[in-house]
Amino acid sequence: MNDLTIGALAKSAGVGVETVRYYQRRGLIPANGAQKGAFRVYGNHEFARLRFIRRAQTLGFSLDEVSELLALDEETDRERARAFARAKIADVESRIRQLEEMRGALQGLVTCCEHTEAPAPCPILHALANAPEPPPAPRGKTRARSATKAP
Amino acid sequence: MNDLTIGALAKSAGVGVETVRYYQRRGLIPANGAQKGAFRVYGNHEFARLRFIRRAQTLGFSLDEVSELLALDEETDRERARAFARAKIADVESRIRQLEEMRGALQGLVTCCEHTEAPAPCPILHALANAPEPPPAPRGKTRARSATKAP
DNA sequence: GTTGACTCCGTACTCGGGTACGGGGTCTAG
DNA sequence: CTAGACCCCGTACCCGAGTACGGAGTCAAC
Repeated sequence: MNDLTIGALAKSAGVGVETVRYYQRRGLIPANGAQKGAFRVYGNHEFARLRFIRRAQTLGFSLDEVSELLALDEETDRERARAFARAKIADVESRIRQLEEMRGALQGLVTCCEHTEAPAPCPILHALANAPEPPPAPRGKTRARSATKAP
Repeated sequence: MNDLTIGALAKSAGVGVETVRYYQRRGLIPANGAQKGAFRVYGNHEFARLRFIRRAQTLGFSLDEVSELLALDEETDRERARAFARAKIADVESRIRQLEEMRGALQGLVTCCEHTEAPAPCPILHALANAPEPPPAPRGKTRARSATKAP
């Protein structure tokens, strides 16, 4: 598992070469390292980092967060690691709740539509057209929306 | 609610002027329409569309999907509207399941970390470092990832 | 000693949903 | 009549996580 070229490293970790290079640019993988001839070589350390990054991603961490996790020390930063994980759980749960609201609303519309007889207009489209109130913050990560400019 | 300028329309719908213009560029709102002097004026029709769009967004539809929904007819396209809604429910549910997996894994790590005594290395960081296997499709919307190029 | 596969590096593009900016025109109140 | 607010239009930029491309260099095998 030593002296891999970037291509071999990428392959063994199941990512693309460009992805490895991208992680280097972001400082997630040290970009210096040993050279063999004109090409860089990679070993266990880099392979482990790559796995770390990908595992953390599947847990929902962004690459910025992964940087912070990578900077933690297994021995001395347990509290911080736990705090990170708890914060991420809260984040994930709030996204779940959002999606559950959507599902509930959609389900309601579909059920309603199934119970309505033919000569009425489609309740789904009707509900969309005659919405009650578009509540304050509809899109994305709760970013402020200025109706007109408020300096 | 008639003869609004773009700014008044945007404000009354709770969006930014640039957003309205963006929807016009995407064809979600007809860009022609009446002029009053040099400025376009908007009325109930445009206001209703704006509400439709925003309500559909909160239900999880993308703007491309909103276009399709807008093209449906309340009288004759009930089947199609229902199919759209059902597909979106399935989509939302699969995203929920993904997030629930994340939550479960994170919860497991935190619980484990809380039950481990001090002089051991942090189980969370340890688990990330010594991951079992990064399973096939980790990121985003299941996009194919080519380890090396496969033409 | 040449072919073909690979690496290095920089830059630019992708997607989605907007936001920001800038120059010029217009409308309205004082 | 002029100031200030607003509109029009085009273009460029933002985020996040990569992907794509192109030219030049290099390495290993035949």
